[in-house]
Amino acid sequence: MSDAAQTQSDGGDPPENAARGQFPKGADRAPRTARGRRTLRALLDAAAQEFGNNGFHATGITDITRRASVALGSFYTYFTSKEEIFRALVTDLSEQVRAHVGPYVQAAPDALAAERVALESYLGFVSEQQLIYRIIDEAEFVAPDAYANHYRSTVARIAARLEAGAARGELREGVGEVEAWAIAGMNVFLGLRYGVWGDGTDMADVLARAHALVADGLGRRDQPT
Amino acid sequence: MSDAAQTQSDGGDPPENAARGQFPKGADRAPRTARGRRTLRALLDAAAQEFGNNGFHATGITDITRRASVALGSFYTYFTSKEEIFRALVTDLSEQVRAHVGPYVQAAPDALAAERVALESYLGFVSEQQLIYRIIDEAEFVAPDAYANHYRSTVARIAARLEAGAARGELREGVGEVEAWAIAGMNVFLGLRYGVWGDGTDMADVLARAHALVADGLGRRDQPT
Amino acid sequence: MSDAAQTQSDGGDPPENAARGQFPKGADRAPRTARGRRTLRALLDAAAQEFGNNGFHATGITDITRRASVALGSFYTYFTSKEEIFRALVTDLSEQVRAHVGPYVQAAPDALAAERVALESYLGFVSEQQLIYRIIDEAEFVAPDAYANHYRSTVARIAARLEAGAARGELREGVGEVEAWAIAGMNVFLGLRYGVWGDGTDMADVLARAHALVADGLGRRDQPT
Amino acid sequence: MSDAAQTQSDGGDPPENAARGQFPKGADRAPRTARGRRTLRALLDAAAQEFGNNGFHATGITDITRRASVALGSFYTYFTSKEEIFRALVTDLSEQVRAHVGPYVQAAPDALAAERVALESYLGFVSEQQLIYRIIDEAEFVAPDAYANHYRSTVARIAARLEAGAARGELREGVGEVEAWAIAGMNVFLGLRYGVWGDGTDMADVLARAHALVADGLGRRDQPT
DNA sequence: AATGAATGAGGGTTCATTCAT
DNA sequence: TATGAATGAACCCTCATTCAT
Repeated sequence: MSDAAQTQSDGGDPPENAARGQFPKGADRAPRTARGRRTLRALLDAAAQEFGNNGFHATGITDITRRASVALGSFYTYFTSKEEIFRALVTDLSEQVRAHVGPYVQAAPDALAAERVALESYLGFVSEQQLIYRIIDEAEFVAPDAYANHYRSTVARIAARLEAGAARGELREGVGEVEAWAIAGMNVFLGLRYGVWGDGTDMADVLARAHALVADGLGRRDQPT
Repeated sequence: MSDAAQTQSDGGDPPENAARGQFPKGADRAPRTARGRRTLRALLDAAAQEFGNNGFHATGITDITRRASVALGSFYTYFTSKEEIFRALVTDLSEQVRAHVGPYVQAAPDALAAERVALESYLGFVSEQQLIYRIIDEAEFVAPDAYANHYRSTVARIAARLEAGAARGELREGVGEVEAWAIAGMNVFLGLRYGVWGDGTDMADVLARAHALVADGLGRRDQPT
Repeated sequence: MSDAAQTQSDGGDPPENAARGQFPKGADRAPRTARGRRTLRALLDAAAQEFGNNGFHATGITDITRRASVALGSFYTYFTSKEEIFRALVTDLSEQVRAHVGPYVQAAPDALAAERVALESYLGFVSEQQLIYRIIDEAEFVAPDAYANHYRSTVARIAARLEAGAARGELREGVGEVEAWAIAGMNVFLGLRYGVWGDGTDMADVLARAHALVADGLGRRDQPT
Repeated sequence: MSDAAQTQSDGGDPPENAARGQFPKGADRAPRTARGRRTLRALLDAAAQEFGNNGFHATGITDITRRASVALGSFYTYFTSKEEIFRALVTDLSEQVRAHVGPYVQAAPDALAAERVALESYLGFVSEQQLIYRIIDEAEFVAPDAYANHYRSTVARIAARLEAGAARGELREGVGEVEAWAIAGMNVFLGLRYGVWGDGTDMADVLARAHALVADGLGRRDQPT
């Protein structure tokens, strides 16, 4: 997350969005008609709103179907359980984050710049999509595996960037997974505090300070620890 | 939490533990007899186990009372609802973390050492008390205010340390709240990844790498950004 | 009720009985399918039996659904609470009484005959439908507003009859609401004593005596007070 | 009730009020110390307030003991159950009504005057003691036998008066129990409507009209039916 | 595919009553 | 007698899921 978003399938979406086509585990559930696809999409969007605003447990299937203007029974045409749609949503949102941040990172001139824009675009995304932050976070308790997948893949991307940067001599040698988890944590907490909880704090200042920490640490520049 | 870093004070809690005396919001609910205090303690301990292992929603009041060897009705002698005991628990655990951190941090020779020892003790704490990590984290969805309180006060303590360190010339000038949130996030994520999720990773290595990041950043030491 | 006097209209309620269509306050709860209508009816009938026999508090939702051969959850498809179905029942029964009274009273040749026939049919009604008497009476404590509505409208009808009778010169001038409440009270108490509590007392005698009181008072006829 | 109040044990109250000494069925429960008597009285008074204001089911034992400033456990020193104190209360209140109305009736010059003052004093009593009305009425559902006793004895007193009045030639011959029930019902309903529910209606007018009905009926005086 | 009534296990909470102190 | 903690059966209501149409 922190790293926020990149990679993944966004390149060549098969008909009707591949990301969305994945969930219904029993592949057979993929809607075959245009109407079906519209219903599926309506359900996912409604679920995002409801889960995001009220949380998994406070959200009932009927809340979702009502918002989607779909009959209750139709829900089970697309998902086998409440947990399944939640999981599908997490996967979907995880991908959205990646798709949002990816381009910025790839356009960065060097490794440090990449981390800076990753944080910058993540903060922007979270500020706009607070519901998404909440949904992914709640996954820790509702769909632990989806939660772990999200962070593991996110961190993997950060680690790959760090390693590549080190290889190019842009970063100190040896950086890798541990540093990636640390950075992810920083970004996520800053996103929660300044993006979700907000308050007037100047985002540019947050970004500058956070990046200074990542780039140079806390020590005095003139006398590195 | 980041601040975090420490151990669990539960070892030798004196029977009257001040922290524990706080919960029952309706002051009048404070047990007046020794027997009542024992029951209250039993309920809190049982709740920590159940909530930690199974989560708030999967835990029933009966699970708590059964583990505490107390009658179902007795639960309501001390708490007015499942949410209330959860909230009491979060407050209690948050205090446990804080009460344990102090000594380590205060004994540190300088600001950077303080952050190092804070992370170190936190990682140890989380590894031992995985249930506590989960309970506090779930508070984001069950008792958002208690969750916010926990992190806000934790970060406030970190920020104070950083500012004091900067004042003493041990850290670069200007560090404060933003850096504190970043560090808290880093610590929490490392705690989740290496403390809770575990896997054989050498904790000393994690600590060393994380601390290097905090101290010096990612940049090459010979050519600070 | 006093007005009361009548029989029970339940004999040949047309399937769609207007009175029954009113209850589910949340208009949207009105059943949309025939099956739904059957279930709603079954619940109301079962509730009348249970509330009538055991009273509001001793009756559980499960008692109602069991008697109606309906699943517990289905109850909440039609009513939001035990109190709501009770209220619906009172409204329904109140209407049954009213709907039955009309014919007898309207067919009466004059005002005094109307009051006689009203009492007569009410006593018969109560004797047959003791459960209804009890349900309406218990409403004083369960749904005070429904109780007040019932008696206020019942008395209003009696008062209208008395005033019309006085206007036609059949009754002494000035009679109105106060007399109507008095008559309602008489009828209800006689219904309780001789209709509900019963005992072999000759109903014709009760009717004759009560009517004599209403018509001429207690004084000696040859020397009116 | 209507007749409202008369006769009964009020004559020679043994120490500490006989009426109150009756309830604890297991005679052994009669308090032996002054302190015990004070507690018993406090419980009864508190119960009257609570039952009257909130009804039997909505009132908890703790509501009563709290208001009486007595420990929960002490309740069971005086009463074996919630129902028992309710029953004791009804008996007590029934006697209070009788004691209030009795003197007025006995001072009346003749039979019709007696009924007039009975209604008058009853209306006054009910207006002042609305809680009592409610408690006695709820007895129909909580303690049916106590309810029946109250009305049966009340009506018996009315009937006795009527028969005596007829014997003295003050009332038409043959009046008795049926007329007594009718009068009781009338009085109770007028008490509910104008005493409990109130509204500005002039009580003197209510009394005059009701009495005219009892004395002469509805018919025109110049042409008795 | 869609619809919405039906299902029933599950769970939080209440409260009259008991009992140890 | 008084106290108040302890007990646990009872009950209302929710809601995910199934099914007949």
